[in-house]
Amino acid sequence: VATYSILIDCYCKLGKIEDALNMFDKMIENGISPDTIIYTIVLSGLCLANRTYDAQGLLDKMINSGCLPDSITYNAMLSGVCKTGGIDEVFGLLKSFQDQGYTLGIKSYSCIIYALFRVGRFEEANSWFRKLCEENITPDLKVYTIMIQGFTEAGKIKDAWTMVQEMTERGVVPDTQCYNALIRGFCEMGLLEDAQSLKREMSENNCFPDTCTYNHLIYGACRNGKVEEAKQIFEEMEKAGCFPSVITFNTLIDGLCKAGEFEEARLLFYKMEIGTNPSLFLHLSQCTDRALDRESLQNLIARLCDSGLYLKAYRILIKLTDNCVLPD
RNA sequence: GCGGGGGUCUGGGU
Repeated sequence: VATYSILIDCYCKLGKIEDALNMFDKMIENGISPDTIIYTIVLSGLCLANRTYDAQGLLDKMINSGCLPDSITYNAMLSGVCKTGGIDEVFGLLKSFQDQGYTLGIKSYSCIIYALFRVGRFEEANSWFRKLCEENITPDLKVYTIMIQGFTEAGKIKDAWTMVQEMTERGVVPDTQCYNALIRGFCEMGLLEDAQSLKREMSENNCFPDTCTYNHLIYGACRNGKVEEAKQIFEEMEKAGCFPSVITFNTLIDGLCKAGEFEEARLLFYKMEIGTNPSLFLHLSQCTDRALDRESLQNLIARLCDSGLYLKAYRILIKLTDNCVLPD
């Protein structure tokens, strides 16, 4: 079962839920009976694929077959519904779980608070947060991040800051993701300066801006009519050795188009194509007489290695990655 | 000792 669990979990996380389900069926056909863990894996896979209804069906099936869900199973189900479902559904589910003996832990609270913020009920989110504290559960970095993000999205910058302060007073150290949530909020409100200074602050605290950080900043600049700034951030990002993702390109291309800079957008589009195609990149950068296709590039590398020129082969690969071109 | 649960990013006639 453990082996199947690893594989099925892998399929689920790659978004290949159908393959996961097939393998699950096959496993049962082979006479291996599923345990709580593997049920939980498939259940959370279904939730990830936005199939919470099927996930609930699986939960029922699991119980009917005499396999008892544990707190992790319940949490997985709860989180699925919290992310996509309506709030009534969340509380309905919660009630039925509690009737089955489920008690709330830090992760359950996180999910519920997340769900409340999602539908804009931040007052209630806040009171659930206080409830958590009263239960002598120590709030951790993730709940704080949810609170901070929730408040900033609701435009409640002050409340968000109160959370930041409370968090630091308690000795909880923010990570990149936590900063990102705040930066996002600032960007959405047009507080680009504050967002930038947060970015600087995070570097001082050993948290390094990642692709997502830059995406937020670029998005913020674009949405506030500062496309030039967005372009600068993009360049800075590359200099910092941070790989632009598809999202980065889309964000900036969209911003450029909306600002009427169609030519720039086109250039960026080419750059994006080059970035996903190592051979094309080499062709352009080395002015080789012929464009290598993927295969001949691979052959080239292989030949160099065969003849002991590892260093040279390695250099080519490094050159690619240095220029944000990821070899396949 | 091995497998499962909570937080951050773009666009698409709404």
